Amino acid sequence: MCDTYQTSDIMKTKGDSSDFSKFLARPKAVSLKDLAASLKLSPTTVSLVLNGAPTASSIPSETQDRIFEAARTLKYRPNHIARALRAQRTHTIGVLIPEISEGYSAAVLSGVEEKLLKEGYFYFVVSHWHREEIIEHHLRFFIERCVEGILVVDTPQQHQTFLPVVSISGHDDTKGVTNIVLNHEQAGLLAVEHLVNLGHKKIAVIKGQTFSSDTEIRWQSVKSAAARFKVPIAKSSVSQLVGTNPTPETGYIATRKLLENNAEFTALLAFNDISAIGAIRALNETGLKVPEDVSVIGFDDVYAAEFHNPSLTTIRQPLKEMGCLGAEYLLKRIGENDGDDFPDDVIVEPELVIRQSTAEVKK
Amino acid sequence: MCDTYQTSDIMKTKGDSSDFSKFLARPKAVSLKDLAASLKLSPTTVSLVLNGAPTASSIPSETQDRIFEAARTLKYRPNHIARALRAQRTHTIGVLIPEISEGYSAAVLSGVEEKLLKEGYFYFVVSHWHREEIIEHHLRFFIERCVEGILVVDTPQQHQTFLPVVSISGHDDTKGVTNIVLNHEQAGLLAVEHLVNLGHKKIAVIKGQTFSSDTEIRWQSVKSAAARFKVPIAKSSVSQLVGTNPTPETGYIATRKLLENNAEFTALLAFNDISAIGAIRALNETGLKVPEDVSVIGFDDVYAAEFHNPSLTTIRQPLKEMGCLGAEYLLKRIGENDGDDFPDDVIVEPELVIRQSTAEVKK
DNA sequence: GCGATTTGGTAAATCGTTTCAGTAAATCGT
DNA sequence: ACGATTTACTGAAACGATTTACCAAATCGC
Repeated sequence: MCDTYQTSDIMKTKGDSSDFSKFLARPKAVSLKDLAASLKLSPTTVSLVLNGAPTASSIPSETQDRIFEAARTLKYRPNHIARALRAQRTHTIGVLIPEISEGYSAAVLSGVEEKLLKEGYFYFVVSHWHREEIIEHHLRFFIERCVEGILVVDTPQQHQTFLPVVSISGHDDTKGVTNIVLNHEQAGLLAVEHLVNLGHKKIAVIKGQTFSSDTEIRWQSVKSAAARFKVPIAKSSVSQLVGTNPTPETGYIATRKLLENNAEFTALLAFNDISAIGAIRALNETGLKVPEDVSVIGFDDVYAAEFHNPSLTTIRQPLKEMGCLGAEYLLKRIGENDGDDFPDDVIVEPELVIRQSTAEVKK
Repeated sequence: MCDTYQTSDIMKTKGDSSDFSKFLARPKAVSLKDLAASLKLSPTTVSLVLNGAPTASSIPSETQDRIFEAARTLKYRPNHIARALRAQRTHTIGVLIPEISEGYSAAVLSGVEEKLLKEGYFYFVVSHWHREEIIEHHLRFFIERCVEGILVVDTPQQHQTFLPVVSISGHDDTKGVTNIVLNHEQAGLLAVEHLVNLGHKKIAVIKGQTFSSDTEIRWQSVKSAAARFKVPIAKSSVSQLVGTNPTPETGYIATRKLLENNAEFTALLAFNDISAIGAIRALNETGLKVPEDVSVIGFDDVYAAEFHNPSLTTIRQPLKEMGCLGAEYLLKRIGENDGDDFPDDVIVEPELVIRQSTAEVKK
């Protein structure tokens, strides 16, 4: 893909690029040693003062001021690499996600970013497209780069590492891993209850891809909620997303399968908003209107949900907050190196957001 | 936002957490020195062999095998931090984007990621929400972290650094910065021509936010294309996105303003797909159907465009490829430290994607 | 006035790698 | 058989910070 673009390069080389410019190339940053030399002090003193070390209390404030002043005018910035090597702390974490190109990951990431930057951490993101060997590869690179912890999003995590790991929407019981998870039982209940309240008795379901870590638990919760409300879900009314395509197309295909099998349903519970959008497309194409003929309910409440036409009724996951929480718990783990008294699970609550894609069943 | 989630923590502490566990905490990784010691060789030799240095040719293959074997069984992984410090190469770049939570950035990022990982680079992403002081702050951190280059996306870039910079959708003439840009003239032409071909003569336009770097050039190209096709755009038919909200809401608001001003138009050219979606919502709410009453054309061709209802006719930007290209040119610049014979502009071509949101004008 | 403490610093080790400059033994050319 | 190479390595100096251990001079307590 990267190699197939069509472009027209316009090679205007700079007019003013005299040979002089090469002398300016890559000016070296000023180091602690430089700074110390310019002050006629030792690097030790300067370091102590700049870092506000307790020892620095014996340095007269006059000298301290000189040091700060010089640091400012020379634009001294401590080299993070050197510092990390010495202190064995990189202030960096690794984030492993399925792919970047979707509302779900983006929302989680924005939460992660907010929290991490606030705490002075940076992060590497890599996506694995649900391929096991890529996950392994990336994890090795994370370790090589000395990340202090790993955050995995919607990713099976059976790899034991010595690093703190927090998993968002993961359901593996790997010990030592904190899971940030939705209260799925409640989510299933909210969804099914809403449809039942609207009079629906024949509910179809689109399950997630087999590789998605929420698939199984969400399906179970929907099944048990349906049983509880006495609207059992017919086997023929269950479809499943297939493939890694992050667009609504997978939902479109799954819904077409339902229709081709003549599944009878008045409501459709999709695995997520993206697939719900694809489902609506498929329904419309066969002449079924949403919500008049079929109610569709999504999951996640990504940005697209609110402004879709019709706007999606959905079970909201607080994705950004889950990202925040993930980052928060990871940093906690990193902070305390002794304890393993960390929660295995941190549970966040879903919320039913009623919009236009669901309506009362037709009599 | 990060502080306002409602959660219920379940603190199941591990049953098997004996005091023993603290002895396992954070096992140290095996270093080159460890590896060398276990082989009874010097670190020098081991390093030379593992890195395939030319000097290593004098080391007998038997020894080399021993080294590789030991490295494998001890799971030796070179410490990237130490290596970076010594070699003064971090194989890391910094990416500066407005925000992560949108189709545009995500698509660009996925291209960037693909290219960079392929070349053994990692990257830091940070978002600046169009705030100048945040940009400055992040740039300083990038320098501290010794990134080898900076990629800015849809971000004004007037800051001189000694680092290689490539700008995606940037239009500042900062010298030394390579811009990856769309052929906007062509884009404007494609959009207006399409509408004109459908018989539209009254075209409304939603301009981008003032801070978005494509806003001005896109508006100019549309205006000149409209002039060329003799369908001048009335001043009252021009609206503008306001605020940093990355959802369709800004487009919704901009369109409502048009409607409230009683602007007369049969076609609407939105700044991007996201705002086009908001525009459709606003039009529908006042009883105008898309495309029967008003044709709407978007820009970008983000994932959401194809599956929206109606699906969006749009001017496609090859976003992922732009990300790839940006990464590619940045790596080129990083690779050659002497040259400034790099292009100022790399131009990619837009493409008209006709879907359902545009139609022939009603007679 | 003399030992103890405080003041104002510095030298050197360290983090884990790479790499320049050797070096001692074996081999080669003639 | 003797200098020149080649073979098989190693020592030590970087990279740019932090940190421990020290030191000399000044001041304090009594």
